Amino acid sequence: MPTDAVEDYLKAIYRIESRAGPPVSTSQIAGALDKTPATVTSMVETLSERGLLSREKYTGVELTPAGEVAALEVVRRHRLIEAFLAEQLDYEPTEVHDEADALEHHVSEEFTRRVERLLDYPAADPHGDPIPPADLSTPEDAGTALVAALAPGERGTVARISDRDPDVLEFLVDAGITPGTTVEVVDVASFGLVTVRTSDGDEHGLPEAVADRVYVRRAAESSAAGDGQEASDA
Amino acid sequence: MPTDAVEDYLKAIYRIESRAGPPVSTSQIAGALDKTPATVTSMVETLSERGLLSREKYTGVELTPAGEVAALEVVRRHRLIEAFLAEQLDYEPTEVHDEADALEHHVSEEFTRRVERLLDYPAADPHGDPIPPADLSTPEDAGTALVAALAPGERGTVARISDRDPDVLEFLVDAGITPGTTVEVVDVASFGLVTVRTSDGDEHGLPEAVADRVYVRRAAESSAAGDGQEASDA
DNA sequence: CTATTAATTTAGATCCATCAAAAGCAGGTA
DNA sequence: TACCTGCTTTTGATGGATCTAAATTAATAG
Repeated sequence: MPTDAVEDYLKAIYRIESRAGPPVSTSQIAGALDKTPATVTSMVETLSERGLLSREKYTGVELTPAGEVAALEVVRRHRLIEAFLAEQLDYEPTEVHDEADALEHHVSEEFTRRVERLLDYPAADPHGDPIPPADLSTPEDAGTALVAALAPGERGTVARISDRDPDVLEFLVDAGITPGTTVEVVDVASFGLVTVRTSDGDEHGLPEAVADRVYVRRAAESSAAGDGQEASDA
Repeated sequence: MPTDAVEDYLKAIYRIESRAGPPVSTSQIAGALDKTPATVTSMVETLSERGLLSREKYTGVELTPAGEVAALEVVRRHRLIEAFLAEQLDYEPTEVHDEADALEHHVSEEFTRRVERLLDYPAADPHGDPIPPADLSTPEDAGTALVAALAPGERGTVARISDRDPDVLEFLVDAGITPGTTVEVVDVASFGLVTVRTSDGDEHGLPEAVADRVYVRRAAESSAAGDGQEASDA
């Protein structure tokens, strides 16, 4: 019933909410979907009339429970398709995103379930993002942004990589930084450059735009001098 | 670049042309796509402006070479997806059509090629319809409508079954009439009922609407009393 | 040759998603 | 307080696909 556009908006809002939290502004959505702010305003208006968003003018929107369910369905289809493309059709992780974006709106529930079974109920897509199960429970688990989670000297495991920008992805894959990799933050420069050491001892300088897309779980460690502070969210 | 609707029209016109030949009338298209005649008129107008159809008002349309290429691309994707659904995801042949109709507009050329390779370059979809190869050569081969091809007493091999109506398909599958099956026409009643005998000796009465969807190739035989007349088309 | 009929086309309208340009609001600064 | 400045919203318009109702054309039966 929802159109492709509606699903795209819900998915984008979901993403932004789970990174930056509500309220989600018109310009954030416009940026994510490459639409003009005017277009976004009119769309969020209809979405909130349909009960998928709660909206406060000039402030922003937030998914309602119904909206979140709808968004999770799209996210589930998207990630399952990505996993399918990588595992069955030998796509590179950097190539799956666009194809999944196109297909996610047109696969049936039946198809989704069959793919899920074929892949034996995978937990995550090729970027490490968790795949919501059919009942749409366990909204997420995620991991925390690299710089927020790890102080210099601390180590962690890469949980996932944001899949928005193919170039960033490729950069990281080339650097050997993929889900499951252990990384140690060596230094965070004032101008945003994050230097990390991978398990094989190589050091890589990650520009801010790249580092922001790496999500990690802290290694439960002992020796380092980090404080116990972790980013938390409701 | 072509929209979903454009592809649907081209595919429908292609189908009708390859069964009944041009010109294809407004009402034939309207019937096939479940649209009003007025809608079809305006669409074929834009399609012929784009050089995909040649059109004569009040008479009908015919695919141009460019239109036929575009139509074959859609048909290729459709049938490949059907084959994929049946072979990889264990769909029943009766279930693949609708899913393929939705997906066919949104898979990339890359995806299509990868699926084709995964299935090892299949020649036909689950209904027996030939899959055009990537170069879009060999337009078709098909087979001939049951009653046109076989006089009572003659035998032939089922080449394919039209995949438009799931109920009809199911009926035929239940009767054991699927691509590859040998059938003998026992009788054609004046009111349209066609009685056939399958290889295992069972006889089935096929209503006209069902028989029209079975396409066969005549067995090169000797004993029977049939005349040498075959349906021919350019 | 005319009148009826069936199909086709035209005319006019709607809905959805989108945009550009203009107007409005809100928060910070002097 | 009064004023910028940067978002956001409003306004008005467009293109694509569709429909209903009315007008037109082609084919056929007298």
